[in-house]
Order: sequence, then structure tokens, then C-alpha cells
Amino acid sequence: MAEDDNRRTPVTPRGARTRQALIDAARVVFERDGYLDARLTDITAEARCSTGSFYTYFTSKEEIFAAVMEMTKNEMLHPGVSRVSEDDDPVAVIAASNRSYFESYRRNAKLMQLLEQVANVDPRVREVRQERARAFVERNARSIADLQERGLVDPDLDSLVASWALSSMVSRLAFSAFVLKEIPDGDHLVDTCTRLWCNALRL
Amino acid sequence: MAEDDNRRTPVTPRGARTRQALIDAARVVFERDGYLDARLTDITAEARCSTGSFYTYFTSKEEIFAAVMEMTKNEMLHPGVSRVSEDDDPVAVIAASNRSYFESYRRNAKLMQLLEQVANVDPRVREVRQERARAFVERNARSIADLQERGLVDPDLDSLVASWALSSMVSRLAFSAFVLKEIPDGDHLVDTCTRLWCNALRL
Amino acid sequence: MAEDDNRRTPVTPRGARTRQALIDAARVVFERDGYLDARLTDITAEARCSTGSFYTYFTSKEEIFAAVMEMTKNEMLHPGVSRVSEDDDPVAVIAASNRSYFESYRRNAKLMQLLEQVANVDPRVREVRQERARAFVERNARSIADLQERGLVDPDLDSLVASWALSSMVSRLAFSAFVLKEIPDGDHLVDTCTRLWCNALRL
Amino acid sequence: MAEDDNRRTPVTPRGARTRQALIDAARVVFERDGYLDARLTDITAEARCSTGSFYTYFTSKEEIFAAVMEMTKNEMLHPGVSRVSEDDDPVAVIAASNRSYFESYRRNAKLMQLLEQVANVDPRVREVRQERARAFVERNARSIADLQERGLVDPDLDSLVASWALSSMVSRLAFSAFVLKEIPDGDHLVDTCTRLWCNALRL
DNA sequence: CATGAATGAGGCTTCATTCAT
DNA sequence: CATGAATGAAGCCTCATTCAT
Repeated sequence: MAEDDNRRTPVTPRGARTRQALIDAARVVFERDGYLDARLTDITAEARCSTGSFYTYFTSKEEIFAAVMEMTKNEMLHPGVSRVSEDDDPVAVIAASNRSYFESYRRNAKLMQLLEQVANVDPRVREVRQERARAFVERNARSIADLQERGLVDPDLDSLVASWALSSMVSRLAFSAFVLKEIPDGDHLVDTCTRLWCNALRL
Repeated sequence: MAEDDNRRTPVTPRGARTRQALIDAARVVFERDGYLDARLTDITAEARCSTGSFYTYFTSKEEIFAAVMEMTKNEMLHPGVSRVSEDDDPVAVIAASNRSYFESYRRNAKLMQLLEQVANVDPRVREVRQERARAFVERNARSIADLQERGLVDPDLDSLVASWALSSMVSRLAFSAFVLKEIPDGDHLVDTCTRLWCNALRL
Repeated sequence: MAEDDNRRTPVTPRGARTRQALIDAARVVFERDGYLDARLTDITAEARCSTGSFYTYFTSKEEIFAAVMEMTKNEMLHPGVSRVSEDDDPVAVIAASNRSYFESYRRNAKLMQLLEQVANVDPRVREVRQERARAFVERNARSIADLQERGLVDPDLDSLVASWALSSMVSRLAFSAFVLKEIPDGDHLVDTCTRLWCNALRL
Repeated sequence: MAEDDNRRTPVTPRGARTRQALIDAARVVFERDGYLDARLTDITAEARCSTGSFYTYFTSKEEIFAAVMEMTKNEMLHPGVSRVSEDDDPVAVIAASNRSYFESYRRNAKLMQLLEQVANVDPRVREVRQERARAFVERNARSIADLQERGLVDPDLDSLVASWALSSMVSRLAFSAFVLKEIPDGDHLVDTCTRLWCNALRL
């Protein structure tokens, strides 16, 4: 995250406040208008600061978008997963993980939509999104491989490809449910999803 | 599909040729530069006609994009599916269907990327994409329901939700493989995908 | 009215029909959209003929406007005036003249508005309008001079200037009443107008 | 008068200067080229600022035209009128008023021509012109009614209609004299005008 | 004579970015 | 560090006019 630019990280509290106001405003504007239709002046207006101030802290729309995403990274994590111990029932672990994922997605649907939007437009954001996806997939792949080692699931499956497939299934389902609203949200959705996941692995 | 505009449908062969040249040019430019970076003048230059001619047939970039999509709809269909009879082994049917889908996606990867890009930006295109997705999902849902009736797959699954999930899995996998190139393409991919699909249904 | 252009006066009945259709269409479009917003293609569409045909008969919007005005010249004349003989009561003559003028204006309000509009935009049309005005003013001036000679009205008035003033009064009043609709139409209006005219001359 | 737009009213002196320069430039260009032929770039060139600056203060040609008119409203007022006291000879009052009106019109002939031109083309400007006219007419109507109450003029006249007629006469005469130059300017014109006005009222 | 497609100059408008105060 | 006005490249779009069929 080292800046290749001499934009200062604010040193005075006043500067920090302005920077934060800009990020908050950017989130509001991006969620309201979409990334492409958001104008820098909309953001500064929302932040109640001048146009010029934007360039004190950021060099471009892209950069402030990255800052928004960085800022909300914590909200996007799925804290529930790690709390499930390895001794637990594997199905319960998967169910908990899925439930947690869906909940997080539901809470941040607008942001996820934005991320999807911008990833299809800006290569740097695409990279960010793919990195997140990869991390998610790899964690699931390790989990699948682990279950294979323990003889609990179909050993013939390529754990990485299976993880790609199942992770894609879950994330796309969440997108359809919470962003596109094509599928009714609810326990039924998560349950079916978990059941398919377990079935798919022959767990 | 009814135009809310009086742009003519060409009545002379010459007009039809120009219109077609514009659509072809648009596809080239869209695939080369992406939807957002494509300028109308690039399209008319590629089509070797004047700026004004664009407006003889289309009112906006959005509209010619829709025409490109309409034009290539046939290429996107998966003709192989219907050739598999109902008497065949259900696994073979699914395998054939998936293979066909992946092949079609591979051939039209650029267009699929475009569709995804524009769908996240333009509501009208989003509608088109969702309609296609829905058709695909519903076909698969009927197929699943049919297998349930024949007692071949898990009867407890909600066939529609299961179809959403598995269809999402396949289409997203294709996107990751052919557009993002995150997953190596190959028989292995389709086979694993089919295996997961069948497993998921307990077929 | 001699054309400085080789646009043919139609020789075939078919040509005459097309030309007439264009003029009729132009009137409809001009009255509906105003001169400036009227596009040549609107006129040809209204006339149900091709764009090219327009240029078979006219060279410009200006020219077809002139043709519309020429065509409707007869409607604009005030036939009632001449029917009043000189022996009649001068007040009755003036009253009849005014009444006739107002009636004609009321019937052709849309066209008068157009004439006013275009005169402020196109010097050639301005010339036409001024010529009409001048003819009207001069006729009235002669009438006033005549009354002066007969010792019926104030002999100190400059008959030409008085005619300009009173003619302006009437025509502008008609414009306000029938085009701008600022003044309620009715007998009261004409009567007051006539009374003012007579008073002004000390008739 | 409330702007339905967020174009800023300048807050710094510099901004105020630019805005003023644009208005001044617009007046020059409008008077030189006419409203329709005036291009925005002509105005910004004349104001020695960039194209973009125009849009900092105005949204359209129409809007800056309104600003020009607003700016010159003061020049258009007829300050002489109020200086004539009610005790004066009514004829003298009318004479002074007319003289003042003509002088003002003569000074601002170009602008009046513009106003007339644009009023026939743009409904918003038409409204402005009509409001001015109405104010003028109503003031004269009150004056006529006052003279009626004092028994000095024909009591049978409808003071409002009479005012419309006579006000129209004066303003149209001024237009003919100073814009169209159809009538020779001079004392004679004003005197005849005043005489007709007084005669018409039987003053 | 009719047709209707093709043309392209020319004006309009936006908004990211700079910079003087 | 904040301000907000100034900039101008860049793309959009119209429509009168021409011309091949």
C-alpha cells in the first residue's frame, strides 16, 4: 500500500479529519451513484470540503476507491469461521462458514456490487478482488484437502478445482440474492447451499 | 424490444449493409477497447462510414451494444444439449451439457466479459443478462425436478435453488477460466465440474 | 418572386401534387413546432415523401416558408374593407376595417405568430412583413388624409405618422390578444380600439 | 428567479469578475451576431476565458441571455416619469413619459431588438418580456383611471384596454423607429404620439 | 421524378486536474 | 492546509444537404 506519490498521509488532526471525511463521502457517493457516475466534485461536496482538498490526499478516483475498500475491509471479513474448531462436525463447520459468508455479504451488498462493478473496469481493483477471491478459495481448498486426508470426502476430487467451483457457487449465489435480488434470501438458501456443498464432496 | 425511437430499420440493401457493418465494427471495437473506452467515432471509423451514419441506425452506444448482443445470441446458444436424448445416462447428459456450455463460453469469452462488464453498468443490459441467466437456470431446474421425479437424485433439494446454485457455479467457473484465466482450462475442469454437479444432487 | 435557382416549377400533375403536399406539410410542421425547431425531415415525413424530394422543389427552409406564406396570402387579406363605400359614416368604415382586421388575425393567429417569429430571424421574411405593414399603413394614411381633406379630423396631425401609430396599435393589440392571449378577445376589444382610433383623430 | 440548478453564484471577487466579464461579453456578442448566431465559444472568447468557465456560471445561452437582460434592466427603466408631479399638466406628464420612453428605447435599441427576437423563440424570455409589458401597461392604466376619476378624460373607456392599446402603440412605434428604422426618428414622432394619446383619451 | 442513405462540419457539454490566493 | 475558480481536451450529437440508385 506504499504510495508511489507524494500525497501526504495527514500529519495534523485536521488533515486526518478531512481525509476521513473524504473517504466517508466517497463511500456514500459511490454507493448512491455507482463508481462511474460519481464525480470528484460530488465527493468533495458531500465531504463539505473544496475541490482542491481532494488532491491533497488522493490522486484519482481509483485511489480513493481503493481507500474506501481498505477502510471497509474489516467489515468484509468473516470472523465466525475461525471460531469453529477442527474437532467439530465438518458439516457444521461448512454450514457456519457459509452462514457467516452470506451474512457478511448481506450487510455489505452495496459495497460488493461496487467491487464487482469496478473490478470489471479497473485492472487494479480487479487485482484486489481476485486476491480476495484467491485467499477465500485457497482456504477452502485446504479445508477440502484436510477432509480428504481424514477420509471424509471424495478423494478423487481435485481439491483446488473443487474449491474454485464451490466457492464460486457460494459467492455468485450471494451476489444473485443480495445484489441482484433474483433469489429470495433466507435460511433455506444457506441450507440448500450447504447441503449442495457437502453432497458435492460426498461428505 | 420495441424501439422508443424512430431510428429507421433500413429498407434498402445498402442500408442493411451499413447497419451490419456498424454492428460488426462495434463488436471489434468493444472487444478491443472495452465498452467504456469505445468511442462512437472508433466504431464508425472501423465501419468506414461517417459519424452521422451511426445515428441513422442507433441512438447510443448502449443501443448498438444491445444489437451486437442480439446478433451474437445464436453463437451463445448451446446446441449440443438437445442432441442428448432423455434415455441416455443422466450423468452423460449433464456432462454433455457442461462441456457444451464451456466450449461456447470459451469461444465467446471476450463477449461474455463484455456482457458482464456492461451488465454491471447499464441496467438495460443487466436485464438482458439476467433474462439469459434465468432461462438457463430454469432449464436446469426442470431437468433436476425431472430426475427427482424419476427417483434418481436427492428429493429433499429445492430444485430451483439447487439449479441457481449449480448454474452459478458453472457460469462463474467459466468466467474465471476463460475471462480471468485464473483457473487452467481443460478436460479436467469440465470433468470436475460435472462430478461436483452430480455429487451435489446425489445422482 | 422570380427564382434565382433552377428548381423547376412542376410540370407534371404528380410533381404539382408533391409540391403542394410539401407546402401543406410545412405549414402543419411550422405551426406545430415553430420555424426554428422545424426540421426538413419533419416536413418531408409529414408530406409522406422522401428527403430528396424536398430539394426538387425548394432550396431551403426559408424558401418553403416563403411558399407557405404566399399560399396563405389570400387568407390574410381583409376583404371586408373594400366593401364599405366612401359615402358611409367614417366611424363605421373604421369600425368595419378594424373588425375585419381582428377577425382575420384571429383566424390566422398561428401564422401571424410564425411571421413575427421568422421576421425577427430572417431578413428576407422581415422584408415581406414590412412590405405588408407598409401597405396597410399607407392605405390607412390615405384614408386619414382623405378625412382631413374633408375637414372631419384633426388637420394638424401628420397623416402618415398617425397612420403608423394607429396601425401599430391595432396590429399589436391583435398580436397580444390572439397570439399571446394577454388580452381577452371580444367585441369590447374591437369597440375600444375603434373608439380610441376615432378619438385620436378627433373624428 | 430561483435557479433549478447548482451553478454557483461566485463567492470570490475573482469569480464575480469572470461572471461579469461573461455577461458583458454576451451582450457584445448578442448585439453583434444576434441571439441565434451567437455561439458560446464566441462569448467565452470575447470574455477571454475558457469554454468551461461558461458552465461554471451558466447552463445555457438562454440563461446568460436572461442575465444580460437582468443586468441591463436598470438601463431600460424610464427614470424621468417619477419626476413629474401629479400637480402638473396631465398632457405634460404624458409627453414627458413618452419622451422618456422613446429616449430609453433609442439608447437600447439593439437590446430591445434582441428581446423581441428571443421572446418569439424562447418561452422563458417571452415571459420576461410580457411581465415588463404588463408592468408598463398597468402603470399607464392606473394613470388613465386616475384621470377618469378627476373627470379629465373620456369616462366610457375601459382604462385597462385603453392602456393596452396606447402602450402597444408607443412601444411598437419605438420598435419601428429605432429597430426597423421604418419611421424617421425625431421630436415630431414623439409629439404626434403624445397628441394621439391625449386625443384618444379625449383629454 | 422519387427515394432514402451518407455525409461531416460545427456546436455543445463535461469533468478531472491545476493553480493562484 | 484549504479554497474554489479556471482550464481545455475530448467526445457527443444534429441536421441541412448531396447523391447514387
